[in-house]
Amino acid sequence: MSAVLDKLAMSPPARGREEILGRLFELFRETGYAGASMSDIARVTGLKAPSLYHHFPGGKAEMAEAVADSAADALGATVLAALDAPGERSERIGAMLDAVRELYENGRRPCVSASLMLGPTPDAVSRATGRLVRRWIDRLAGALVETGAGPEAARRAATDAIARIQGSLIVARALGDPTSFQEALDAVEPALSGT
Amino acid sequence: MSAVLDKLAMSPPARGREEILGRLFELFRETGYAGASMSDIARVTGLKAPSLYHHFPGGKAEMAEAVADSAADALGATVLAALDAPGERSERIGAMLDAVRELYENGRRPCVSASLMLGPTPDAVSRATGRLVRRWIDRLAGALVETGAGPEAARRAATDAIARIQGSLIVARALGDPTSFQEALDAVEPALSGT
DNA sequence: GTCTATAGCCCGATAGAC
DNA sequence: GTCTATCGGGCTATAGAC
Repeated sequence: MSAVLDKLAMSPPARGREEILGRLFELFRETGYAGASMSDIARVTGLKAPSLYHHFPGGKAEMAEAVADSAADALGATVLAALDAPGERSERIGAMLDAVRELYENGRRPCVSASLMLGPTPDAVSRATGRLVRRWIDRLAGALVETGAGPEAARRAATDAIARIQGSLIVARALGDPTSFQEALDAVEPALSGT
Repeated sequence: MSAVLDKLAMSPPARGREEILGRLFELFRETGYAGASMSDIARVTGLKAPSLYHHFPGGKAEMAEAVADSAADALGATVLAALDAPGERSERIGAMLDAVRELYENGRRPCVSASLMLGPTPDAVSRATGRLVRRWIDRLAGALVETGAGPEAARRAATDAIARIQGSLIVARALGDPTSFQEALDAVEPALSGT
């Protein structure tokens, strides 16, 4: 298992739903839904199965759903919030991309939504992931329109930027080298600024 | 399970390693490694577990490894072969992108390498996937250099194009709409032509 | 080269004590 | 809110007949 997860497994048990959720976030991020077993979950949280069912009566599916929702919250609080700051387009885009760099730790960590999307996943998780992506595209396109872009060009540019970010994370993981992520963000910045 | 896999499950049993491999390719593409159980594998191939162990003594791990290798073969025979055709850069890029469209069925089907990469996967599978991506980048960058690009710019452009393709597949899947894939290919074409 | 039958394990999940 | 103990079942894998 990954270094991040090993570290969690060594830590004292998680206290309270929020801390459990944070650890589940890291687990599903690395393994996806099918790849996370209940014993993995017990390992990273430091809790036994019955305690986990106390917090998430719906079991693994409810945990994944909660993680998908928390991913949407995290995106909103960081990446989307950066788009709302007042200022020029270039500042808002720059702030969003800084938040993206932090979210994915400069390309060294996968996207939890992408991990949860692959393979057989509970319907609620797929729907939450779709909503998250749609919201990101809409808010980014909205910021471009507010700063002078046409609606259709803005939608395309926003979708392309998010695809580049997600794709570069995959390439970075395949190559075992985060450079492609960093280069992708450097390429996305001027592309969004000049739409 | 997906329509593609249901259809395979209804078909007569697979005959010979090659046909089995083709069906495993489609299964792992949809479910990833951890998401595919032996009973899923038995279902789509029409064979019982002992027959599958006859062809793949190493079990599920060996099957996934064989699929990862066959993905590299398929990429070479279609996408990379298109890059080798004689002609102008624009023709070779266009031919590659047509092969990509076909490989991913215009954005309606996931990339088997990306599916196999996520989550806990046998080491040999991760390594095969890394080799495939590296080879794609190198061959695409090579074609750009042959037609006049500088080596470093070519490497960046090739990496970015592949990231856009992969990312747009993810976005397409999240949105349940292949449009983002089609638009990504339309954007990649001029980006590669003018490097 | 396919099958039936089965091994042994770990899966997700629960009862009930504290 | 955590645990020990345990359930039924599906998991990967194999023995051995045909």
